[in-house]
Amino acid sequence: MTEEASLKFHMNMGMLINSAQRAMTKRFVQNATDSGQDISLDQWMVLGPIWQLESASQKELGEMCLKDKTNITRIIDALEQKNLVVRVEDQIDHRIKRVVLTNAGKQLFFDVLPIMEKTREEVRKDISNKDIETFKVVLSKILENLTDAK
Amino acid sequence: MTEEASLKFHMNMGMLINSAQRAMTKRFVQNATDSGQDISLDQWMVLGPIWQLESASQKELGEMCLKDKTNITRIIDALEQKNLVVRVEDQIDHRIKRVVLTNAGKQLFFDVLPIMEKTREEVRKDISNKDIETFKVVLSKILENLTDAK
DNA sequence: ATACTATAGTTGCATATGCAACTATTTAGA
DNA sequence: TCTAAATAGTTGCATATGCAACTATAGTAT
Repeated sequence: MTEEASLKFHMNMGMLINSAQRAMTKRFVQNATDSGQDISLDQWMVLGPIWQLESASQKELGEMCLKDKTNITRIIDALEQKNLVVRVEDQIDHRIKRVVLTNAGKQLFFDVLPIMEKTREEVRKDISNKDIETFKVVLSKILENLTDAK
Repeated sequence: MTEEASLKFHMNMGMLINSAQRAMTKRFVQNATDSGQDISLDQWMVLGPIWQLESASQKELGEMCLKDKTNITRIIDALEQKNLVVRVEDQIDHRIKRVVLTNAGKQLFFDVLPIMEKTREEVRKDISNKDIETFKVVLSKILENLTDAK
């Protein structure tokens, strides 16, 4: 494969992933804004596990969301700023802060769930379940390939 | 599908795309740094078309890279800051600025090409060409689904 | 009991991103 | 010929991200 062909081929995959993610983020925000909700996709992706785990540490949230602890700190900062969550000091281990939904947070969670569902349907329209499955397998394999040790 | 199952399912796809992209970016920077090169994956993804087109406008680069013109401006700012490119005013249409590689930029381009190749091989290790093809088809379909009109 | 190591979370600095509004220039229409 | 609309690119403000270094606390070993 020539250099140019190699360049073109590689850019397609990396660029497609990059572009697809930005497009999904944009569509979610658009659907949320249309419904009067002010939340980004990444904030939503953290809010979900907070609802699900009910009293998660930031470390647990980082693991579940596959996000760096630094970024988890900042996204929780933003959710706290919007009065959707509060940080509660763990009674036993004072290093740990547990993140809990406020009433407004719970309300927004259920308000946004159908928006997430709508966005999901728009994303995967006319794509077979089989192809989605292969897609996720490839993504998981890529993640596996790039997880150290290197 | 229950709400919880729906939440879990959707997060997997969005989260996997998000994580895979960050992992790829990280690995590329790691490989570049190991070889003494100071360039990010997104800068590389713009540098490639600049080399390829030889005298592209910023608009053309945005189209080719599927990136917003705002972001193209900033990435070119960074490349300019590193003396890898220069902006040249178009002789005919003075709104247009054409982006050209400097000698250092050309040198870096060829220095980084094998790094990109190495990263590409690491990314797709043990993934069949058939699955890669399906993967790209799904990504393109997602992009198609999310391109307006909405 | 004390010192060292590890862990949870935070902050500064840097990169990437998009919306909206802006400036400068070109194009189109009256 | 002039005015309005469109286009190319830039900038402010906001969100997301990771590395490195930091603070505070817990765990381990002597």
